Amino acid sequence: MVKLSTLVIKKLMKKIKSVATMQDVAKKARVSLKTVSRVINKEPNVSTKTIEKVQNVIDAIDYQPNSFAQTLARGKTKIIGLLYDTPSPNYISHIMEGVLSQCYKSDYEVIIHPCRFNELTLLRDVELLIKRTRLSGVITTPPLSDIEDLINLFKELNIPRVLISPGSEEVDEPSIKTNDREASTQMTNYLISKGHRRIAFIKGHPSHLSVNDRAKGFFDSLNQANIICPNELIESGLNTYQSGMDCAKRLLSLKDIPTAIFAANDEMAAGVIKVAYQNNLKIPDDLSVVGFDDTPMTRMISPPLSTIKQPLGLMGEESAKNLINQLEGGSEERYATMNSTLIIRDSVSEIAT
Amino acid sequence: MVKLSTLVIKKLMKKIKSVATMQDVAKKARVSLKTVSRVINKEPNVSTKTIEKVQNVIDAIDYQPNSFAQTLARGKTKIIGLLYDTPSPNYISHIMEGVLSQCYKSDYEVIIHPCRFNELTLLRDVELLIKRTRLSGVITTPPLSDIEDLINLFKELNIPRVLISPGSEEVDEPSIKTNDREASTQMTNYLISKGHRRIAFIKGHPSHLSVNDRAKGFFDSLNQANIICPNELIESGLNTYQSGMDCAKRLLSLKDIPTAIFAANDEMAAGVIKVAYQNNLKIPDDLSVVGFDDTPMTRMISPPLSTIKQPLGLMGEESAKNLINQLEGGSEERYATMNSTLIIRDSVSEIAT
DNA sequence: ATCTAATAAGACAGCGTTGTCAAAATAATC
DNA sequence: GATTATTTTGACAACGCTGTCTTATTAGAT
Repeated sequence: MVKLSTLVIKKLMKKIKSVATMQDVAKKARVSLKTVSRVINKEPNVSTKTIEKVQNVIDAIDYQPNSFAQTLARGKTKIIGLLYDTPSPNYISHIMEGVLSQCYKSDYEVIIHPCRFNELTLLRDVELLIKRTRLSGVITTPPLSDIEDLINLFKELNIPRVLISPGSEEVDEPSIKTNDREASTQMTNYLISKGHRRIAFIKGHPSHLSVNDRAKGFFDSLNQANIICPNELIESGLNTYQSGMDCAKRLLSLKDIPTAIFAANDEMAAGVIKVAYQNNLKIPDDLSVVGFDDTPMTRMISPPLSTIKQPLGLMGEESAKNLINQLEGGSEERYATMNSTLIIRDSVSEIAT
Repeated sequence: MVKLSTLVIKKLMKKIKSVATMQDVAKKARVSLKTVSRVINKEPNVSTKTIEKVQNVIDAIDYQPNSFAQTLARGKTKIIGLLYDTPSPNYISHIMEGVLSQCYKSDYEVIIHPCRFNELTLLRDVELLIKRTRLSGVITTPPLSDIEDLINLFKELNIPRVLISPGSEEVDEPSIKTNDREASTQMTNYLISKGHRRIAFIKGHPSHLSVNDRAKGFFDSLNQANIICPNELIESGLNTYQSGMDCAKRLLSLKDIPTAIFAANDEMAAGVIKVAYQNNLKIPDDLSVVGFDDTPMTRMISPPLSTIKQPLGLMGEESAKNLINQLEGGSEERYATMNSTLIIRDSVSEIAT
């Protein structure tokens, strides 16, 4: 007797507290559970009359399917992992926006996962992440997109993936690339068109393969124009402001300093400008400088920096689209290339040739 | 007969593909399901011998509990929502880092949710998010932390929450604050100590209440020092570079221009510097400028900008800690205040008084 | 050694969905 | 109008785990 009463109380409690369930919808609409499920999932073979009836009830009681029950029953998740490793806030936050907005539309959840470990623990860490959260797919950003062991892990776990800006040009993995190499060529062409012939280049971090494409584009342009670039004009930085300064110090202490410096990213370009000022060089009059990435800072330094802009938001969207497409068994579009564009500001001058 | 065989095949397929399940652990360890569950959840009343036995099997087959099944069975999620509305990438990504790392430790999942809608759809949007994903708690960043209707929604839905930097000083909600007001006072004191008396202030976006605390701190300092600040020296910007420029133009066209300008954020400060250069003023010699936020850009502009740094990562951690504490029914520590600190660089000069 | 109290382990029913298969209703065919 | 094909609906068993309650085991007290 006592038992019964507590049981009743419990059931009542639940009735009061809990959110609407499929059961509730089914009862109110006087159909079976399965029919409600069909309407929710837009499955075929339900009469329009029934659809309407059920939908009305759903709207009326503001029913939202319990995604955990769905996931459990379906045996697969609708979750995508976005993996990144200490990139700049600007980069990741714009990529993220794109991924989120796309996933939101397609009803996928996103788990953002910073990987900041040496490679050994990284692999185990990612494996655990995938197993624990049952990710159905992953998106990687540089430099993770270039870690072979990581890609192999994905293959082993048989998990769909999209790599953003992998370095190697012939990866056989679904990936989103940008035409950075071409854009670099264009930027270099632009410098040449302004009369520059002695142009220095500051490479990026050696482990960021995709950043190295930018150097290739630079050389493409010089080759086309039959300009020979002496080794002393090629520096190698670490993507940081400080390393940009270091490289600039070397370049600007050459006997014959360059008339223009192309840095593989904006931060290093900012470092160059800083050192140039320290050396009493006017920019762009005495030295032209261009960067890469179009970080917000480029508009705020003096002079505003000419640079190249990647369509980060779109890249995020595109990678999510690609991944979801894979997951839902859509047609195969493994690669996509997006256009980076030149942003011309005031850091380049025309010089007499 | 046919049925049986297909069934057998199915079971086999599953055996092959699927990840280890609690059932598997139980079988191998020769204990009941519930005992495994107890070990997983560190429930009491399990003999150390059994724990060891089970744990060994878990390790051996690399079993990971299915969080969806857990969630469904438990009736509550371990997911936290981080809501934000178009803040700067730096701000949100550092906050995010903190939240993620803390949640990772406590085995919570995080859903990052950008809210970029007018307020009407925002409310509905957040409500849907909460219902759909069954968030167990939310963290809000400015300016969301100040939207009363949003807070009320949380109350209605009875969902635990932590507000980061709410504007109003006497909110009766769990929140993480910074001593921005004091820090502003310190910064202003610093300017005064350098001999500045005619100091201008550029306020932030009017809907960012927390940014307005910075103005209060400014006035606190002036009051203490018995300095009267004429209205013409108080400008109101929109947190953007452009608006900083606009305000600076007005300030620098005054008959008697200020010797120092304190902008409520770095971007506006950068705008001030830009306009100062346009007006042929040297910084810091002819004009001192300070900002707020310590964005990376402050180190790259010329001269490096003195500013104030919020401990964003810690704030993220702290808010997650607070929220998880609420969720797990820990002791009540509703508020926390974190210290913002002065970062002195080269944008302020000493002047004769 | 015997009984009681505490502790450890297990049985079983959900949690809220979806997949599979079977049944009912409707439409199409002769 | 009877039969068959097709569409629409429903019953029921999973999915993998946890909560509740029961039973078995061990330790403690006499």
